[in-house]
Amino acid sequence: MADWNGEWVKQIAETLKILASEKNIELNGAEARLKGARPPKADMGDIAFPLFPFAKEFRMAPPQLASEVASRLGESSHGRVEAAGPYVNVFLKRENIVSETLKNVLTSQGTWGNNDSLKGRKIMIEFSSPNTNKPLHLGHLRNDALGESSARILKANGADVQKVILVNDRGVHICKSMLAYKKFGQGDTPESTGIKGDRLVGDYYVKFAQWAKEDDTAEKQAQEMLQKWEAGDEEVRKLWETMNKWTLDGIGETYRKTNVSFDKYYYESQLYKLGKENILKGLEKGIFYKDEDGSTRVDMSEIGLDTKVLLRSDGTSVYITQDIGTAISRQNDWPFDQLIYVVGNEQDYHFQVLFYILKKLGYQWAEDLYHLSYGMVNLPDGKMKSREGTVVDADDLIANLSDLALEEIRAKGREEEVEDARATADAVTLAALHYYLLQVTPKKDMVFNPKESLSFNGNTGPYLQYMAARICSMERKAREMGWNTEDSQVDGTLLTADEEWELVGILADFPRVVEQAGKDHNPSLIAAALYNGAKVFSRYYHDNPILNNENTTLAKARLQLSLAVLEMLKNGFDLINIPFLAKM
RNA sequence: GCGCCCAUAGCUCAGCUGGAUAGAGCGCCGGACUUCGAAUCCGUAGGUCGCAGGUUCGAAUCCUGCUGGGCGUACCA
Repeated sequence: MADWNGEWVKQIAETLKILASEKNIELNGAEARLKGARPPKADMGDIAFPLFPFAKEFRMAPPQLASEVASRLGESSHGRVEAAGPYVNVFLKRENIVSETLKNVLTSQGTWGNNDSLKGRKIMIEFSSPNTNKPLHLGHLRNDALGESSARILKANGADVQKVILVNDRGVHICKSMLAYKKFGQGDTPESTGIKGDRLVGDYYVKFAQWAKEDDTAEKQAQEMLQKWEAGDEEVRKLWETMNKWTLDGIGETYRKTNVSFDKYYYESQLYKLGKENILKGLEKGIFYKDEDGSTRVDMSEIGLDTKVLLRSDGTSVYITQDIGTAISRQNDWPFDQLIYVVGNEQDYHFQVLFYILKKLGYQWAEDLYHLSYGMVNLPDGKMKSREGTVVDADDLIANLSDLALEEIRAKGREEEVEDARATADAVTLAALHYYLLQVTPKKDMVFNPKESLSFNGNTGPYLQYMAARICSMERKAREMGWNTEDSQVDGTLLTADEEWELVGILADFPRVVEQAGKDHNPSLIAAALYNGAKVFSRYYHDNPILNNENTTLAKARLQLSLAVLEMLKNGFDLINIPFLAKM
C-alpha cells in the first residue's frame, strides 16, 4: 500500500527528529532513509519501516529505537503503529481506505489502472517487422504481443501512441520466393489453391532452397533478379507486387486473429533510398569516410566500436541504410518524443550503431530512440531453425490451440451455454498465448514446449478469464434478483477481513503497476498483478459466501468488491491483449 | 579474441530495484463438487538463489573474478 507511504514517512521522520534533538544528536536525511516495505505477513501490518539505518547515530539497538518511535506515535485517524523487533509497522485504518478505493474503482468506467504519468508524450512504437517471403512464426508472436501490449500500456499512462510496422519487402530473400514461383508456380494463386497467401509464398521460399541444392546457378539467378528489381524491370516488379500482396494479406489475417493492429505501415522498399541520400550527405560532411576498398563506412572508435559498412563498394545499400531512412521519415511524419523499436536482442549491436549514426548526422531526436530488446523463444532442444523445419508457424499454433480449447468446452458441456463455441475457443486461445508470452520479463530468453507449455490450467490466461467469467456469473445472478449492481457507495466496515483487505490493496496498487509497466516497457508486471488478484480473489470467494449470504447487506458489499476486481481484470486484460469473456 | 545478455525447486517462470522464514504454476503424492461455474480450491514433498571473494547492520538483488550457456562482432537481413 505504497499510496499511504509518504504520510507515514513524514510522521516517523518527525518523531525521529524530535528524539534526536532531545539527545543532542544531529540527524539529517531521515525521510530519504525511511523506506517502507511490505511486511512478510498481513497480520504484521501494512507498511514496515526498518530502523537499522538509524541505530548507529542514536547509539541504540534497532528494536529499542523502534519501540521508542512506536510508543511516541501511537494512534491517529489514519491508522496506528506497532514496533516489531527492529521494524516500525503501520496498520492502516481499513474501513476508510476500503470504501474510498472501491468507490474509485467502481466509478472508473473500465479504466482502473490508467493514469497520466505520460500525459502529453508522443510515443511511436515499431513492432512485428515481417518479411514478405514467409508467414509469421512464434518469434513474431512474442514480438507482436510485446509491441501491442506496450502500446496499450503507454496509452493507459496517458501517452499519445502511434503503432507502426516496418515491412521488409525488399532484398534477395524476396527474390528467392519469386524466382521459385516463376519456375514451379504454374500460375497458382491463393484463390486457386485455397492456401493462405503468406503460406503459399513461404512454400516457394522453401522450394527455392531445395532447388538451390541441385542447381548452383540458383543463387546467382536470385541476385540477377534483385538487380532487375532495383532497375525497375516491369515484369519483376509486377510479380513482386502480386506476391507481396499475397503475403501481406495473409499476415494481415493473422494480425486480425490476434487483435494486433498498426496505425501506419512503412515499407523498406520505399525508404532505402532516403537512407542512402543521408549517408551520402554525411560522407560529404566528413562524418563518414570512403574506405580503400571503396565502401562507405562509419568509424565508431569513440564509442569503443569498430567500423561499419554503410554502403557497399558498388554503392548499393545494406540493411542499416533503410533503418536510417525510416527513422528520419518517421520523425518528419509524426514528430515523436520517443521512438521505441521492439526488436530481438540479437540486434542489440545493430541499434547501438543505428542510434550512433543518427546522432552523428546531427539529429537531436536520436537521443529519443529506444530499443526494446527482448529474448528469443527457444524450443526444449534449442533454437528454432527453419533449415531443420522446427520453426513453429503462428497460424498452425493458433489453430491447434483453438481445437484443444474447443474440445475442452465440449468436455465441460459448456457448448450450449457459450453460444458460439468456436469463437469462445479462439478467445481462450489468445488468452493462453498472450499470457504465456507476456508473463516472462521481455529481456529474457524463454522456452516454449509445444506439448506442455500452453496449458489452460494454473497460472495461465484462461485462468484469468475464468475468474472474470465467474464474477460475471454472479453479477447476472444479482441482477436477476433485482439488485442494483451499479452502486459505488460501499460500507467499508463490512469488508475489513484480511482477505478483503488484501484484495483492496491489490486494487489500490494497480495504477502504480500500470505506471511501472509503462516506464519499464514491461507487460509482465501487469500479467503478474492480474494473476495475483485473480488468485487471491479465487480463494476468497471459495471460502466466503458472496451472494449466498443470509446477511443481504454483507452480500451486496462483497458483490461490490467482486465487481471491483472484475473492473481491474477487464482493463488489465485489455493491456495484455487477452479477450474478456462473460461466459466460457 | 573482444563486446553485450542470461544463470533461482525436477520443468516453466516470479521476486516490488538492499530488508523479517526466497514465492507461484506444472509435474508427484493426498484431500474438497446435493451449496454463488471443479478451466477451481486446500494440503505434503521439493532450494547452498551457478561458484568464490567483496561492500553493508542486512545481498537472490550492488561490485570483482571465475564457470557454464545464448547472442553479436559480414560489402546477410
